[in-house]
Amino acid sequence: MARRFVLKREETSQKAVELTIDYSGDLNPQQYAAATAGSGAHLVIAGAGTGKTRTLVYRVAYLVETGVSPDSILLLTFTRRASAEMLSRASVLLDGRCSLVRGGTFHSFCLSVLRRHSERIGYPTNFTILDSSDAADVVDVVRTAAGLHKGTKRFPRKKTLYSLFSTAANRSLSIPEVVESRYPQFFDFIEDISNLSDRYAEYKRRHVLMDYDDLMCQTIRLFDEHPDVRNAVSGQCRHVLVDEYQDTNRAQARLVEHFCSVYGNVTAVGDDAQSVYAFRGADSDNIFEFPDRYPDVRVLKLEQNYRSRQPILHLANKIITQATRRYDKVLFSDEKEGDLPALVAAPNDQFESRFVCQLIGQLREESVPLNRTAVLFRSGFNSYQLEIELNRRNIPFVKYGGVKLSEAAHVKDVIAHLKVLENPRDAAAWNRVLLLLEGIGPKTAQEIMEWVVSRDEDPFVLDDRPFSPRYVESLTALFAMLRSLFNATSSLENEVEQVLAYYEPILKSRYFEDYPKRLQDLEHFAGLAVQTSDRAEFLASLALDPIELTALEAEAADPDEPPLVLSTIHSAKGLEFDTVFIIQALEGILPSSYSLKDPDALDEELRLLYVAVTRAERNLFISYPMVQQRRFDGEYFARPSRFLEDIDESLLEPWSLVEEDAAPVEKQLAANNDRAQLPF
DNA sequence: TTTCCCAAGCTTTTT
DNA sequence: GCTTGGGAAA
Repeated sequence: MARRFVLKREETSQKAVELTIDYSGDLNPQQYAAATAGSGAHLVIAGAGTGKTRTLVYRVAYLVETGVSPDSILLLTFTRRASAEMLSRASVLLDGRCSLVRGGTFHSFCLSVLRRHSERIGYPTNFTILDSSDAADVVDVVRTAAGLHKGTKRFPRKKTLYSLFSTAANRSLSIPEVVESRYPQFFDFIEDISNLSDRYAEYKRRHVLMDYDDLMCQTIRLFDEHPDVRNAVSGQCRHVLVDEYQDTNRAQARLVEHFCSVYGNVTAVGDDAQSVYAFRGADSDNIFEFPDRYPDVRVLKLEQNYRSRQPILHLANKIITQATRRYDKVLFSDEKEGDLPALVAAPNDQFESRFVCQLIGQLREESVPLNRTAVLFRSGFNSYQLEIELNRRNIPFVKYGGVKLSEAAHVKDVIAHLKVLENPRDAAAWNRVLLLLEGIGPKTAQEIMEWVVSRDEDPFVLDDRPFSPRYVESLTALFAMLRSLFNATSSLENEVEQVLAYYEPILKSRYFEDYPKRLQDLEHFAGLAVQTSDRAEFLASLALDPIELTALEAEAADPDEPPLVLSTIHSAKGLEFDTVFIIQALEGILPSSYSLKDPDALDEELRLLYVAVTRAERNLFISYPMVQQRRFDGEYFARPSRFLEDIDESLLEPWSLVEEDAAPVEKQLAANNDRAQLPF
């Protein structure tokens, strides 16, 4: 076989170009080195708050300024929010040119690749995307069809099955491997589960559907099977920049290799101490194996923290020493001064909420804008009590990691109609649409759908098949509506309006108790449609970038005062705030009770606390209720998180809460005199 | 076959 | 508290 010798591209000299940004003045030497590094592979190890984002932003600007065409730069981030923020910062630095840089999540970039090339792997390009609950529903349909749902022993539920499949996809493992390692209780079902996985894949293919994992796995398959496509895509990726590399999984690492296969210019940025997505298949070994994958890699480090004051860093450093794995990273700061972080023991969660609200009020008076303050917590429901209190005091807030608009049942119903128009073979959407009709159950829905999918001609024509009179009238109305939209070339806005007009009576009869509230959501939804013109794009962004319900409410409330941020710690990754509250720092919550048995999972919970702590610039308050309400068996005494138990008071100052006036003298005395006290 | 009702089981983090 | 699954009536 003939041998190919690859000639490296010579970096053209940029000496002649006049740079408009003072890189060495704006950045410290380590940041400067990373931002202005030349071609090849680079791994930037950056501790929390060391200006990782800033460095990436400057790197983008630098590349553009030195002549790299902006649309040949690919910036992969963890959320769309992060990528939008970085690109807007880069655009501020360097006029508008950076807005042409291609940025987004792995999922969204893969989507754009597949929309152009999916026919090569047998997928029409109008495929629709299943979110995780859609996917679980599809699994359920397949499972029922296969007759696996009944048997002597309990077969796994649809959500469990889907997450099992997802684990396999994200970790590049086979179904039996996943069952053996993570779901040993289903060992007896290995055959059936593998079988089901195949059927699920086949069903998706037949009905032109992709779930989240398919977006990545099918792209990999496309590249593996069609090197010409890979080269074409990779040939447009002159530089690939990857943020939060510690949270990538096997499939994503593979994708990065593909993307930079032509030019070999890749910059990965990450911090192994901040890896918090192992539950989703993230493999922090990716960082350590990076030098093996890219032998000529240059490893750069960012160590100086610019974000937090020294007392906060002392605490963060102390927390991370409790990990079973060693992280040899000590953050330091120039900002020596600052208050000690506080550990606030509240009698119960109402006191905790009052405490948080009162301090937020004080900060607001000290003219710290509300959106520079964040309340962080482990899980979405941890903030319910606080949300009540905030509403009572009219403090506007957005909650990230809460209920998404597109997850509400009634919104999903409307979306399903649009999906049917976009992809008439989308069985999941048809199923949803048909089940809304009186007199149609799973069986009939299945029949009608099979019939629609089997025909190649105009999918929205009802012929003279003998439909049962029980539902023929509503079915005719549905098809008439779909057909008129399918044939007309109306705007998306108009389309959504028509679907809503059709759906409103259904909404009324299904949810008559709280139908006005739901109608309001649908109006929000219609408002979103105005901003997009392309239906496929609109549907994709609903799936890949779901809108938080509270975001719309806060926006509506007062456009002048940006709202307070409530967020799960996961969703706060990469963000920073003047003041951070970490609430519900309880054993069983942070660390989560699910993690207690597994040392690796426990370590991840610890890193989660580390991430939360290092979001703070100036003030940090960690609080927990001493008594917790449980659903049925009443109250019980709660223990603070084990991660905080052994921390010295010189690093984390204990506070207790005292009622103003009303507090009896004994209570005052009972509180430890040495402890700081905050009167209400 | 659909729909309604009741009991049982689970309950995190995200694209 | 909410979803899911099973059973029985219409």
